[in-house]
Amino acid sequence: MNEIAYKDASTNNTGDGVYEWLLDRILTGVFEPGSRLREEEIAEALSTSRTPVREALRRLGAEGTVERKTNRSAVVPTLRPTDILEVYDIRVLMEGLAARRAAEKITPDQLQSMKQLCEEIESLAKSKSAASLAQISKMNMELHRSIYLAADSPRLANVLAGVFRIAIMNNTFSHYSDGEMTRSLHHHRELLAAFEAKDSYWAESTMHSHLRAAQVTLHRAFGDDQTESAKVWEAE
Amino acid sequence: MNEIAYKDASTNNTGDGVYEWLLDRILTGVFEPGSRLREEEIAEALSTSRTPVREALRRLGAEGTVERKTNRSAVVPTLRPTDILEVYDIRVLMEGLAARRAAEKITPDQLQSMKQLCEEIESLAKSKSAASLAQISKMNMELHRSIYLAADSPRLANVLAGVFRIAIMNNTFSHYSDGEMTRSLHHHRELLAAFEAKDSYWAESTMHSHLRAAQVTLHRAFGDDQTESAKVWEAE
DNA sequence: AAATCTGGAGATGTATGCAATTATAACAAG
DNA sequence: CTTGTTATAATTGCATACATCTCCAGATTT
Repeated sequence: MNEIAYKDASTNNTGDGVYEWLLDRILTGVFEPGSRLREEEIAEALSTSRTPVREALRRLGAEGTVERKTNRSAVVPTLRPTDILEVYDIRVLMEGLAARRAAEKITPDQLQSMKQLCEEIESLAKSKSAASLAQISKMNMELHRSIYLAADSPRLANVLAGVFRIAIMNNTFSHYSDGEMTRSLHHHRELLAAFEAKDSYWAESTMHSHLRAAQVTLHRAFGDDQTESAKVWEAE
Repeated sequence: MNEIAYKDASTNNTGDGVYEWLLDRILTGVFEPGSRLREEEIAEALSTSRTPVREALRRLGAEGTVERKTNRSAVVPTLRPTDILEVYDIRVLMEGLAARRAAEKITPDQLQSMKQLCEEIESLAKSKSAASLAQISKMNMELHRSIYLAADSPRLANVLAGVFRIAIMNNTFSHYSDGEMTRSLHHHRELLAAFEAKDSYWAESTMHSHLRAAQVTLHRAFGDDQTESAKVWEAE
């Protein structure tokens, strides 16, 4: 009763719908790292043919969201700790650039809606339930997304879209300590201050700090801590 | 007698071959900006079916190398001067990161072959024919490519591959003044020195200088100069 | 004469059948 | 018991036919 809801995307084509469907399943962990994505199986699940499924898989492959070798099934990639470092090295620079540009181009409306997002995140952070953590993650992604929309650079958005699509990134906040969480929230506020001052260098520096801190947290969670990283290594 | 040479790629599939074929034609300007890429026409030219052509076009679309709107032909995008600035803003940071990582990871063999490339470029630069300019561009791309291979970061390579695929980038050197050319060559040498010293910060800074200079040159050539930029604007 | 509607042609989107390749499992040899 | 080999099943790659959408031209109406 749920499967045939792959058309809710704003796009018209079946192929794009399948793409969104697969992407969502990969990012939310329904398809775990190491899973084989067989074309016919997916086609059947969505009651469509293999053609649009193939399209979607190739798109995901081109982005690096799935691994594809010729004549073999696509698989959800298994991330090693160094992969996380690597992705964050890129993300730091690209979102830093986005913040720099956003500081120059942001409109009052955009700034206002960012403020609102910040407030909602902060109020959610006070109640520390697991549900609110998931909600915080979602709104945090929304905030970052609005920043690189404000940067108004389609190519930058494209690069970030590729880098963002790392399964682990969703549950980031569940690994934050209290201190790290409050620092993260302060970074958000500082970013908005930099935007308001239209100070591109300030904005870029703050974003660098913000994401470097996140990188350290994630590396601690998935790199050094063996109990957690086991899941990441397993299916190699 | 030339068309059916689309299988020379190191890959096995027709689809990948079509991808390489299209990419080469776009980068070398055979398909000019604004060109419509009709599936059936391409399929016929390569005496294959539309299926692998569609694959290739979707891959190129996902990278941003071509523009695709639903139910319409893919087109080679027309670059505006701001697009060039935008691409170079990204390239500066990403290749800077590549240089940083390369400084940490480079092997003596890699450094040696880079030195050889540098020498060949320098000797070519002494004779200023148009043919040697093309050759210099090619070897320069080879040098940059070897740097981000040395960086040993598949995701970074993937991002750069997407950003590199800008038609204009091929003829960069034809817009260089003598002074800019010699500065560029000095940058190459300085990069190698930084690599040899394994100084990641030095390498990153030098790469930043190198590409910022290139950005200014290109912006002068395609941004301010109206006679040149006309071509770029035209087909909008 | 201008605007709108309609029909047809051109091009992409989807489905399906067949070919080619790879994985798997059974079996034989060491 | 392990390793190598072969046959068969499973799965992707490719081709073609059909469906659907978009755009443009020309007719019709105001």
